[in-house]
Amino acid sequence: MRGRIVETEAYPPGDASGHAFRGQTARNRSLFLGTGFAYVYFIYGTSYMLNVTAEEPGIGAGVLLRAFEPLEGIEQMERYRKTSKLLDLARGPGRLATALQIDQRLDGVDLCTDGPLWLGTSVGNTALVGTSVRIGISQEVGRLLRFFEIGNPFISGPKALSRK
DNA sequence: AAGAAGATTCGCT
DNA sequence: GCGAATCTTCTTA
Repeated sequence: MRGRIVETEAYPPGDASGHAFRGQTARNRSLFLGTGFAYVYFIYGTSYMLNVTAEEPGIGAGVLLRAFEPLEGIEQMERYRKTSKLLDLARGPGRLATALQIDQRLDGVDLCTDGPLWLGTSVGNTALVGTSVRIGISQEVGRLLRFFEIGNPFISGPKALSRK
């Protein structure tokens, strides 16, 4: 399966809304591995979330992947998601993880080498990138750390947050 | 040991 | 738009 990442949120060092804020624990240890690893966790009893770690080893920080534009393996994603609506396959962080069948087994995987999950290079023409506040958090609410491709239909969240 | 909150989704109105 | 589902982790006693 393959696709384009079209929406992300940053959780930088020292951010009170980030899982690394209170230091390393059994759950968030992958966040401290260094740049380019997967941090996968389970939340709300229903959803897995995928982050890409984003700092040097020992510093906890990551980027949440919130939406994905499916390009290849769409039939497989439809099976995992139990829907055939293309726009709903990976629109939202929990859906993205479900579509790619991502769970705790992929926690800590190196995304920059060959393996079950990896990051490729940019595909196609990238439109302008907009910013907004992050979705679903209650700390550091005002920071403009959500990023999305303007106009892309595969983006999650309220429409008002995806205009610019 | 118990309780609350959480980087959400789905179904129903 | 609203509330339930569902479970892990951290906080507080």
